[in-house]
Amino acid sequence: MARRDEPPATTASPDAGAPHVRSDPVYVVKARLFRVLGHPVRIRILELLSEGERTVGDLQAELQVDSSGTSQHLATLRQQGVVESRRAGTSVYYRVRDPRVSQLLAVAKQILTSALSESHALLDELAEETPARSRRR
Amino acid sequence: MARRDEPPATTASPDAGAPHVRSDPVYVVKARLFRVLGHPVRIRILELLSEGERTVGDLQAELQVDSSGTSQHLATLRQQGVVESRRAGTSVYYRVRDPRVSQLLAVAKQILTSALSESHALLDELAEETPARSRRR
DNA sequence: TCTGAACTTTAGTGACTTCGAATATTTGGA
DNA sequence: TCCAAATATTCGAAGTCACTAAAGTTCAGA
Repeated sequence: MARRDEPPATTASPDAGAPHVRSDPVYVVKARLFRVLGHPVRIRILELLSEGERTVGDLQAELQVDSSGTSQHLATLRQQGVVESRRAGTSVYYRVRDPRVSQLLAVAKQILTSALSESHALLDELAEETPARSRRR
Repeated sequence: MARRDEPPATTASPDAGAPHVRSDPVYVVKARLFRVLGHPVRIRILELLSEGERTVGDLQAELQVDSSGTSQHLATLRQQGVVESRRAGTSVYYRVRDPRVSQLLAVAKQILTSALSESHALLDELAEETPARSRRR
């Protein structure tokens, strides 16, 4: 392949808190955002953070994921600018940067919910039509 | 790794038009949806389809992607139940299954837009504070 | 200053994706 | 029936991603 060809291109701070956006076509940036959301653990992290700030340790405990894994997923979210952190003593608090991220999760849920109920309805319909026997009369 | 460990588990039709959902935790299904959206070409396909039905050939031409690639991405979207198709002669028309998908794209755009303007504002601020010389007196 | 706690980063290794090319399939018409 | 057009599917190479394990950092308190 030759995916994600990033020419020596534009400048970018190592990670100044600003999202990793630089000058790529919009659809590439959008895809990057979605891709970052495309992992179960990161979805759960965002759901938890939607309720409020949490430390890495808190997340770690709730997710049942070890320190390393938690940090790595947080780093991925951070690099894309989805979450941001603040240090307090030895612990680090994370929070969602843009509340609309929760909206994204909510819409996804709606989509999946209705898809699910549709296939459910389909199943019921099939059961109605092909009951093999035991059909009311 | 050991990603996506799917035990011989639940039944699933080869691809009965119903989204690939089976019995997985919600966050896994959600992640799957986002992951499918996590590719530039698929984002563009969805943007085009948001405007209305299109044949594979139409998409192919607008995306500048060859037949094979277009089909593969469409297949990915189809498997997840994001789009559905209808055949008319030798060509196949695709359409978005749930209009809320467009909403997903719109929210993503908003998030990215404001993130971008934030970092823009930050840059301006820096330019204000560190003009080296030429600062208005 | 030394320690421990809380995190982060790095490195190695499979698993999964994507791509391009080649090979099917399906359908309408000659 | 045979062909051509429009799509799909398959396959192998090249990449990317995520997981585990093993170091690093940073900070507070003894």
